[in-house]
Formats: sequence, structure tokens, C-alpha cells
Amino acid sequence: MEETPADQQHLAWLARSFGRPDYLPLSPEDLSTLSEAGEIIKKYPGTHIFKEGDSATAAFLIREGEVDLYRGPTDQREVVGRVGPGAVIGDIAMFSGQPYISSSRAVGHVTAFRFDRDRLLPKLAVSPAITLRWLVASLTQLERTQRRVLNLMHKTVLAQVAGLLVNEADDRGEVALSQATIATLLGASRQSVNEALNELKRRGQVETGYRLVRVLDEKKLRLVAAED
Amino acid sequence: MEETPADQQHLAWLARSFGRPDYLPLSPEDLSTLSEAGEIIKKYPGTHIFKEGDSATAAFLIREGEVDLYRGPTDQREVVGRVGPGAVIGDIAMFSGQPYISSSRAVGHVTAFRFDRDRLLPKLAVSPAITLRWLVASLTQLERTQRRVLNLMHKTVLAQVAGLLVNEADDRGEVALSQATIATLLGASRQSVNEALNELKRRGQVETGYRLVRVLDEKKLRLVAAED
DNA sequence: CCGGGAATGTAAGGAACCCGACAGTTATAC
DNA sequence: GTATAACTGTCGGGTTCCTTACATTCCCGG
Repeated sequence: MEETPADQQHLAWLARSFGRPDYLPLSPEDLSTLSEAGEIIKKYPGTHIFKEGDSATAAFLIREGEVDLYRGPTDQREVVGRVGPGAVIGDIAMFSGQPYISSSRAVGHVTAFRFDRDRLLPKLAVSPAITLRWLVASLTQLERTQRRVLNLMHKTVLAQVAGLLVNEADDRGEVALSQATIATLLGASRQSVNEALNELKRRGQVETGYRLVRVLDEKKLRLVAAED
Repeated sequence: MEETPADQQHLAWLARSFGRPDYLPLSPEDLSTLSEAGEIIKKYPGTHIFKEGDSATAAFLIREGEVDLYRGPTDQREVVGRVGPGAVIGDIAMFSGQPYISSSRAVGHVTAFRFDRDRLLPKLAVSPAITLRWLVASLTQLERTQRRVLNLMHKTVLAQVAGLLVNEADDRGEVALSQATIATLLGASRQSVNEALNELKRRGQVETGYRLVRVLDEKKLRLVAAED
């Protein structure tokens, strides 16, 4: 089998995306196996990758761009999360054989790898290493979600906002979310988020702009997130 | 290899414990493989199965009894959940090679199956079906936790209590938890839980006793849980 | 360059909930 | 069988946060 440089790059990227690279690294054969279980797809901003209730025939590995996950009807949608490159979505529904539990919509231009259920399962049945890696990835996600439960339970909106900013900031310390989106992500009201951001701005720990928050003092922000 | 009736029973129980039995059922060889990766252990009430921060060398599958999961120091512990037969605990830490994230304590007499990491991983590496089943189990747990996040975000204490009662009730409709425990499970105060239970009692949907809540009208209780 | 839609800023009133305190009740251990 | 710890029931003050409402600012397409 001959492979172009682009393929190589893609396969290497696949290897990095699943969990810690030092833990049971995928062999080159494993990578090939995985790449044959689906295709790369591209989505325009605002389009759906899958919708709540659809039969779950595939899972998706985000390569580029960001994706919003939400539940409920369009007029009163409830954002469940926003994920970026490296995230796997739709796998819960696909593996458990149930309809998708949430809808996913591309925020910007999105490139993803689609794993087709019928092609993936036979491959996994003969590739324990990949299955194990996928298991570890899902358990890591589970742990993250459990931590989120603990945060939601006892922390004030101020601490929650600080925590979200630290987690979601890119390498330039910027978070490109509207205050309304931050509010739904935290399950708070837009006004409370606005008030919290004002407090952080007053303390000189962040700057705010249109659809944008810039982290100025990550260290202090982490302290605020740990309070309460 | 000769197997006693007790072994057979145990292996069959293992098969039922992991997710939906109609989905990729384990073969008898898989069951044997799994049973060789650890031993059955028994724990007295109040004793620890593992403690937060310990090196995670094993995961546990609960066979009988209930287990409390909690985090933080003993004097101000924070209950993360209570699990019964069929639940797998400690697997997150074990697979990701990190110390246990929470402590687990036997509520009553507990029988569990201990999977030793060093014996389990080689078995899984050659048994994709088991790994896949484990993956499905963890994803199901992830979905449950995500649902809990949604509940915590927008629902009132009354609705949360109603939901917990419906989920935790045994076949006689009884929930043997103290109001304080219910409160920590929901991240609410004991007083608020007490107030909610009074309201449900006033409506004739539950009865309360010492360390006990009895569900009288599950149907209406589900409606209350869905409100808000 | 300007109009409309989207996002941000601000304020007041009220609901839900937490905290501290204490009295009454039930289980459990000695 | 009694002491003690654990649990339930209840009250009032205080806080956080939501809701409603409206003014202002910003972006983008024509």
C-alpha cells in the first residue's frame, strides 16, 4: 500500500488525537485500519453534522473548526458543549445503538473524520489496541464531565466564569464566545455572566470585546475559579 | 479447565453486568479470560475499597451491596455518587494510569470482582469483544453523567429530588438514604431537601421515615421531575 | 454610510436556596 | 436500658441569582 505525504500527516494526526500518546501508542497498521473505516468530510458554518433523534450510524472525529452540541427544539435549544479539534462526537449513540442524544452544528468551517458504524465495528473487533485507546479517551471525557458536575454544584457564577475562561482560552488567551453562549454553557443567565465579567474586568484580570474575552492574568483567574 | 456450578453462575453474572446483553454478547472464552484477571473480594460495611490518591492498580465490578463514592478529606467529604451491583468503579484511574480520583467505601456488605491492571491489560489486548463491551459501558455512564449535568443546571430542588427518588427506588419503591445523603448527592442543602420532601408528602406522592423514603405515586413523581 | 439585527451594559424586584440554630425523634452501642 | 450519636423537622435572616425591562453599542450587508 502506497501512502502520500498527506495521508501520513493525517495518520499521525489521528494518533495524536486519541488520549495520551505515551499510553499504548497505535501502530502504523492500526492507523491504516482506522482510516479505512470512514472518510474525511467538510461542513460549512451553521450546517448540521447530525441531529438529535437521527439513527446513529456514524461517529465523528473533529479535525478542524469548532462544533456546538445542543439538545431540544431549535427555538429553545440548550447548548450542551462546544468542542474543537481532537474531540470525538456521536460515539455514545453509535456504540450503544441508540439515536443521537444531541444535535451538532458547525460553528465555523469544520473538517472531520466520519467513522461508519458498519465499517468500524469489524475493524475494532480485530484491533484491540484501538478499542482500548478509544476506551481510555471516553473515560477521560467521563472524568472531565464528573468534574464539571462538582463545579456546577457548589461554585458561584463568578468562579464558574473564571474556570470556563481558563479552560476555553486559546494560545493567545482569547475566548471567542458571546456572553449569551457562555451563559448557556454554564447554565446561568446572560446578566449574571455579564456581571461576573465586569467584576473580573474591574480587577484587571480580563478584557472584553464584541464576542470576545481576553484573559490577562491566568494565574489569578485560576485562583478565582478555585474559590468557594 | 474444570468449572464448578458457582463459577458458571459467576461467569453468567459477569455477562449480564456489562451493558445490554443483546449487544455483542461475550463468548464463553471471553468470560474465562476476564475471570482470570482478578479475584472476588469481600468488604465489610464502612471499609474502603480504595482511597483517593492511591496508585490505581485495579478496577472493581460490584456484585453485591452498595458503595459510596466521595472526594475530599474525611471530615468534609463530598459524596460523588452511590453505586450498586453491575457498576464498575476505579476504571477511569486504572486505565489512564493516574491515582484514584475518589474514595470508595462499602455501605453494607459488599462483594466485588477485582481486576488487576497488570493481568487485565494483556487479556484485553487479545480480547476486543470485552474491550468493546467495556467501552460501551463507560459511554453509557458518560451519557448518564451528562444528563445529570443538565438536571443540575436548570431544575429546582423539588424536581431534582423527585428525579432522584424515581431513579434510586428499589422494586418496593423504597429509597434507603438519609436526607443529608440525598442533599449531597444533589448538591443541595439538607433543609431544602427536607422542604421538598414535605411538599411531595403533602401531595401524597411519597411517605418518609427514618433513613427512608417510599415512593407512592411514581407516575406523578416523574412528571414533577420533568417540570421546570 | 447607514439601517437593522445582534450583542453588551444596567437596574429593580422577587424567588430559590443556603446557613445557623435548636427542638424533637430514632437507632445503636455499651 | 440507658446514653449517645445520628437523623428529622422547623424557623428566620441573608445571599445569590433569575426575570423583566430598556438603553446603548457594535457589526455587517446593501
